[in-house]
Amino acid sequence: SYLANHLIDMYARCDSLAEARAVFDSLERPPTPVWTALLVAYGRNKKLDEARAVFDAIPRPNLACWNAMLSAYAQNGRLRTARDFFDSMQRRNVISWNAMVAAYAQNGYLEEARQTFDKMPDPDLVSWNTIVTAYAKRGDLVEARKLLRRMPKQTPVSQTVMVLAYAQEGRIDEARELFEQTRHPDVLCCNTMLGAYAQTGQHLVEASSLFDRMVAKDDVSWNTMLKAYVTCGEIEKAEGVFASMPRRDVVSWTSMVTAYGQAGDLEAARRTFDKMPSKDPAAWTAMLTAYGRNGELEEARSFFEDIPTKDSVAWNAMEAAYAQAGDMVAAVEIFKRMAVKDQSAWNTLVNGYAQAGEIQEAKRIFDAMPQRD
RNA sequence: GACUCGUUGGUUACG
Repeated sequence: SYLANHLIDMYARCDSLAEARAVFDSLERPPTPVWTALLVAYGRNKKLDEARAVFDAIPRPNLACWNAMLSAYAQNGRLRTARDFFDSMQRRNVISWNAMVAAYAQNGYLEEARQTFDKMPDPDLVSWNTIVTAYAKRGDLVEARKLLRRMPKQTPVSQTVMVLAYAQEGRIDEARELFEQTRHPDVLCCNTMLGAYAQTGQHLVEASSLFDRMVAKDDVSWNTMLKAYVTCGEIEKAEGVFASMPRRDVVSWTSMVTAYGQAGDLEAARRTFDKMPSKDPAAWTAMLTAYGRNGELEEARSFFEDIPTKDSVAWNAMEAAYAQAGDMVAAVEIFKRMAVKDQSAWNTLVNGYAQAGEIQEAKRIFDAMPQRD
């Protein structure tokens, strides 16, 4: 029970839901926190129905269970259900409110997030962090700063979020300034600054110097440094980091596949892909794109068909591979087969026709788009 | 001990 929580949590992070379930099933009368941990595990792994089934099976669900279910809905894009669920709650605490604010923000409803924040009873620092994050992620730095000034006190989260916000706007100097004003930046904040340096290639020296100065490094730090070299096409440096990392996870491996693909070394990319201990849709898609960008459309297609679970990004990548090769017939065929046609899928078509010189067709698609931007 | 906020990899566009 006590360590069952940790086990379930660990397994959930490793996508080992079956093992999490096994731990759970080994308990004859699981305490409520263990039920909640399992619910969260399902929710984080996109198993919403299972999460709900767990919730319904909890003998005496407390507020934490309700909050967990609320977040599970929100994190799986079920905003409406989340809101109805929130409204149906007999009791709410600050965590429920924070979860609802985050639910709106993460699903793109900034105004509703703000309204909820403004009317919640007793916002705590997490509430403030949540609303600042919402504005920062949208790129509204002015409002983010305004809210930041009204916060009772700064937190590691708010500091990190602001560094990230400036970085995402390409304002690296200001990001650095904020970062340097931070008294004792934690690993996440350092990683964020590292990522800011990594995103362009203009700041490789600063990236590696920060990386070397970091006293605490986690997997994300290493992966971010790796990515910095990959972005700059510094294959040898990337290989050096990859070889010396304490731990290589699926993110590290995928970065290397991308690196080789960008360098035009399909053999190395494929060798790396084949050696990956575990593969997720992102890894498959990276390899698929490597084939496509190097003109191997047939290989890309048969590889695509082999992907065990194709998410929407994988579909988009196959479509884009054809579109970029000028084969709009094949691109459209993929597009038509898509279960979900997101913005990227539409953009790829419009852009593909435009690049092929078929302007009128591009415009026709553009006008048919559900939401234009 | 469980529930809410921040960092890294794959697709398009944006930059």
